[in-house]
Amino acid sequence: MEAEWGSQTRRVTSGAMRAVAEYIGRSDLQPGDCLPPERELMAELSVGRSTIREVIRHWQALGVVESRRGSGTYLLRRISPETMHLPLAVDSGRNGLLQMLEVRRGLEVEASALAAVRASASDLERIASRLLIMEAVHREKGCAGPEDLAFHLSVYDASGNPVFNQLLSQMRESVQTLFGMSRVRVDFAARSFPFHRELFEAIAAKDPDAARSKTLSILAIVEEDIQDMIR
Amino acid sequence: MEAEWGSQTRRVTSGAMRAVAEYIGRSDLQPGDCLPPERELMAELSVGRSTIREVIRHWQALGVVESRRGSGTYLLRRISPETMHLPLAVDSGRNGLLQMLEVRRGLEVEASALAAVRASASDLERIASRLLIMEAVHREKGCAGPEDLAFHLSVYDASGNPVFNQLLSQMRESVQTLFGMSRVRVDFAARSFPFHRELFEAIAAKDPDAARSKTLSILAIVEEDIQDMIR
DNA sequence: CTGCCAAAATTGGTCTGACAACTATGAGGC
DNA sequence: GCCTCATAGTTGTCAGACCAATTTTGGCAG
Repeated sequence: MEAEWGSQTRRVTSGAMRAVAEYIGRSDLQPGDCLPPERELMAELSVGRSTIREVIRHWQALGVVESRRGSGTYLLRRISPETMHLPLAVDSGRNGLLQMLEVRRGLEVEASALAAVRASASDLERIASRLLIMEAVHREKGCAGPEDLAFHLSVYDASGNPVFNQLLSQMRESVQTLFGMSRVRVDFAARSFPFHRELFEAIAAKDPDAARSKTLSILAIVEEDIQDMIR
Repeated sequence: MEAEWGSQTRRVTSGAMRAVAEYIGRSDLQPGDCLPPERELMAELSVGRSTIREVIRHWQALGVVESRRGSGTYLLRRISPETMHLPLAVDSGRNGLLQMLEVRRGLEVEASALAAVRASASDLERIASRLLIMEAVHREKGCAGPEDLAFHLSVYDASGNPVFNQLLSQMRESVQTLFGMSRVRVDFAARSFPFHRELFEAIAAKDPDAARSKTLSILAIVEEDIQDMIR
């Protein structure tokens, strides 16, 4: 009998969530665009404002929208009614950081392997160009944080699975905002630098096993340096 | 100037979120227990009920609590104020399922490798016992769904990183509820059966590379069968 | 016409009160 | 002891009001 949860419970909010998701999916809203104001949605869906607000809160918690007081509610990521959401809770602090690193390693290794299998010619071209930029900046300044990130992002994209990019980007963001690593050593992970070319070559050679192991090499150095940094 | 978001914006709700998280962290609430009613929290924190409700909606969206009309709001997972949340959006449908599988592969492989490095004697014992159960049931009935799950869960736990268990469990749940795979073939992934013992032996031998490759073997079969199933 | 500034309109944030829908509890009848 | 049912407690929803931040508008000075 417990399967009857849909009888009456939460039909308005649930319906409103669906309606808003459908609206987003049907409209031409792009990330960064503004949703209709709460009062308008309220009138259009014939529900109370608090219901609309709770729906927005829900999407907000899921990182789909962002509200700016006095301005409006803005779309951060496109969703459809069939989007599935997996909230992930990780402890903060040293343990949380180390746990995140291990999860990240699993994802990054798999993304590299998939990239090796699936990278198209244009993917390879993009990765190569970012590798060159990264190497140039590294030779010039001794480090290349943003360029390194750009390189890895292009690898994630080459995996053909957008979930990797989404997850890894969010993990990077969360780590950065939560642990405030603004002042990293200038030579952070510098030793991993030569492996990036090897990773690229493994991907270009369509060798997933080599891509896995090269990624592991890079991450081993990154993790060592992080361990040093947090002592 | 736009970066001044913390000036006054969202201080009540944000403070209430923090307060509720602190309350949960400080109290002895266990998953399944009931939170104080909204009116009580409202009075205790000196905020309006709508604010409390929006806070609860937030935690609800993140899968931390569940509300039952007429009954109360129940804790699903323990959190502390320092918990970090990573919402993840995955498309439904074929593509989403395949994308999830790839992410799962990355996580599962890494969890196995970590288990090989870190499994304690008691971890090994637990994995072994579940392996034996699984093998027994498999011989008897030809399949062993729940026992297989139990085996893998014990491997995740042996990784020493609870995030793997959390993520993989949630992914399994989501897949099951969203794609409704109630009627799987009775011999689903039966071919992966012999590899489980090999995976256990790799972990017992503390050989992370072997654990990686055995896990890949298991998942390759699972993925083949899923591909067959969704055609 | 251009540029600056104050007022007005817009929009999200919060509070309050009320009622509906549902659940859990316990008293009373059998 | 068991069942029924009234009652209190809890979440869900709506309505209206006001506050706070932002954006837009319109007027005024140059």
